[in-house]
Amino acid sequence: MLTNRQLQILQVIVDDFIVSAQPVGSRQISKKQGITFSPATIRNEMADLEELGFLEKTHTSSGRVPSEKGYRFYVDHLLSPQGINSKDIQQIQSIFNDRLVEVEHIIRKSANILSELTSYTSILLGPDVQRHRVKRFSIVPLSSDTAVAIIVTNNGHVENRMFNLPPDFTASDLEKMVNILNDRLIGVSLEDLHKSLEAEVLAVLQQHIRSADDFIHALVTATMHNSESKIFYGGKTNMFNQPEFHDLNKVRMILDLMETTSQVQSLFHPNEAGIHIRIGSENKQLEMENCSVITTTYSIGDDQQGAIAIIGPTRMDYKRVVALLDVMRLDLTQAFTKNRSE
Amino acid sequence: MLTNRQLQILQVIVDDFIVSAQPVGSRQISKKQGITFSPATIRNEMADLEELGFLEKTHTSSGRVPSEKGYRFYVDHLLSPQGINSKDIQQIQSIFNDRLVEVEHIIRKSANILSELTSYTSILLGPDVQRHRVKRFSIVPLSSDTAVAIIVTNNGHVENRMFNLPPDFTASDLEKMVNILNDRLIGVSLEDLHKSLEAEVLAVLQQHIRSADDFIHALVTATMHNSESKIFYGGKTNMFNQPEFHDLNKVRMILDLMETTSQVQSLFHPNEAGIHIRIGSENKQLEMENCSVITTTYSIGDDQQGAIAIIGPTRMDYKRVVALLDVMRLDLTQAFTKNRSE
DNA sequence: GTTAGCACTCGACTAAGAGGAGTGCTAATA
DNA sequence: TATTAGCACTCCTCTTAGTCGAGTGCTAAC
Repeated sequence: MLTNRQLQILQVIVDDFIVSAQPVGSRQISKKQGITFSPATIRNEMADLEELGFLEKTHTSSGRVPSEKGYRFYVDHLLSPQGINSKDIQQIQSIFNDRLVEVEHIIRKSANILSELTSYTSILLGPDVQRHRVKRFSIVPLSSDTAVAIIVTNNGHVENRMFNLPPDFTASDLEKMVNILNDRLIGVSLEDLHKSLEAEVLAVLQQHIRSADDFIHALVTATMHNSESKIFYGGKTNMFNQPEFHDLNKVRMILDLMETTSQVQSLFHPNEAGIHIRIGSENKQLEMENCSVITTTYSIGDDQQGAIAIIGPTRMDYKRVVALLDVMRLDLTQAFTKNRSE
Repeated sequence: MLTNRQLQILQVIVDDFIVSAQPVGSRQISKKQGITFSPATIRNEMADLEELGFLEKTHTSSGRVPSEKGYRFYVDHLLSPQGINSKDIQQIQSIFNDRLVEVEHIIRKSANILSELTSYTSILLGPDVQRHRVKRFSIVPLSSDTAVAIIVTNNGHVENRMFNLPPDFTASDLEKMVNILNDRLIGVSLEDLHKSLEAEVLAVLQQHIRSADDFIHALVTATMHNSESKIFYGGKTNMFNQPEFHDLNKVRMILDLMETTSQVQSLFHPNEAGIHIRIGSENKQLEMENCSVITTTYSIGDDQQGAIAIIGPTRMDYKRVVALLDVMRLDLTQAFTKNRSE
């Protein structure tokens, strides 16, 4: 158990290091407001805190730097909730000024503003398309052997995919087919779509249409992929500002990671509510060793979720980012639920 | 006019500098195959070439480096067409192995392979959607006051956009409307779409449907934007490999530039056939001072074009990139015209 | 016209030394 | 007993000086 004084010193060190990016020394700490004890005392306490694993030295005679464990403790116990600036709030509100109808635009703008306000990199996941429900199914033939299948979902999202038509497929076949698909599939969520296709629709189609097998097969493969939620980035190069990323290799690894959808997805917690913080190696990715990721989710309508992540150095301004994400999450949720009930 | 010997020396210097990234000295040149004269002679020639503006020194006693004018001369007069490796050809062919139907997938894969083969950054512009023609127009209502307009083009591209419905809009209005739109707009190119909407369709709609004005207005704004051709990137971080980009700021500027659609568009020559090379400051952008951009176009079907750009340092392997782009351009063109006539 | 020779330049690297911020330990103090 | 002043020590950072080597320009010889 840490003493009050130790808590106070740890807090000062983390707070100071977050803004200065320099190891913090005992003399420096002693000059801070609220510190009533001498550098020597502080040195003793720091030695203890280091032994306990909360602090580290960069070399024998350097000041102290928070360890991952130190950040973790700071985040868990020393993070007083902070109000945010009215100017910041105004800027966030500006996202919703434009009466944008489309979810995509709002999210894109949010990503940019978040990265501006934090000066870190933001990643926003759009609604989980998998959970949208089919509103309308249509097929538009392009030539004798290709067609586009189009699915419109209840939220106005449109999926489309080209596929090959079986050779002896007539226009009336197509019409029958579309009718059957619309009869059976409306209301089915995209994630259940190919299950439903195979389970319910296949049999019916086989009765009515020649070469339904081929067709369904083409359709199933077409609907199976390509339904990840879209990813929006803000301030991709913001990390160049941080002194810890003056190393080209680190930056490169992180930028490469952000190009890989699966890696980006794994930054997010699977749909848990609230704000989550992962510090340094708590991220499974090697590339993120020196990064912290703060994530949260927002709601779109009743049953859908999007997610937000902020990526910065472990020396991140946790207090501010948490506060901003909290506002952002609520505002987005509000905007999207209002939007739908209108 | 340059003497033969000067040409030969210039060529050797550029060729050498392209692979070594180090200033080239007279002794080094004298050891090259085909060089029969002494370092002293070479020094004299180099002094002349420098005076003529083809070479530069990094400091008083350094070897020589090609100037922009030097590269330009090299590209215009010394660039012997080069065949490419069968392994490279194989890799390019692999793009078309998968029987991919969708243009987008082929282009995405092409971007990746080009960046791999060149170790520079590639940018591919998809077909100019503006020139697609309307194949089918449909409107799917989502709620009492919102709907999605969907346009399928002759090439299987799907544009969609949400918009607000006027308050007193009935289902039969909608049906009439869709019929009229399909009657009048099929075959119209997307770039002419809002013109046609206003010129031909508006009057007809006003006769048949209440509040057509509002509706058309919503539709026009919906179709006007969002029809830029898609941009695909390959090897965004490849430039980190180049020694000239060990400067964080340069890299950052270029990466930022690549996030800005308008800036990226302006890298391309407006639809001129052939392969174009812009060296250093020949690019209008300040950010591209140290870069060269090689662009070309490929055809999709009969009347549509996509474009390819490779971005690298001015010290780019022009010979190789030009050869690769030439193959790529032809292969893509072939794949896309075959695809359509099938 | 070409080339060997030579003095000179300048970047890259290494070594040495000064300065400064910070530590740990010891002993004195409240 | 907890705190603090004092002090020797460590190690980073910055500067200076010196060496090395690749390269140049110029001059004179071939």
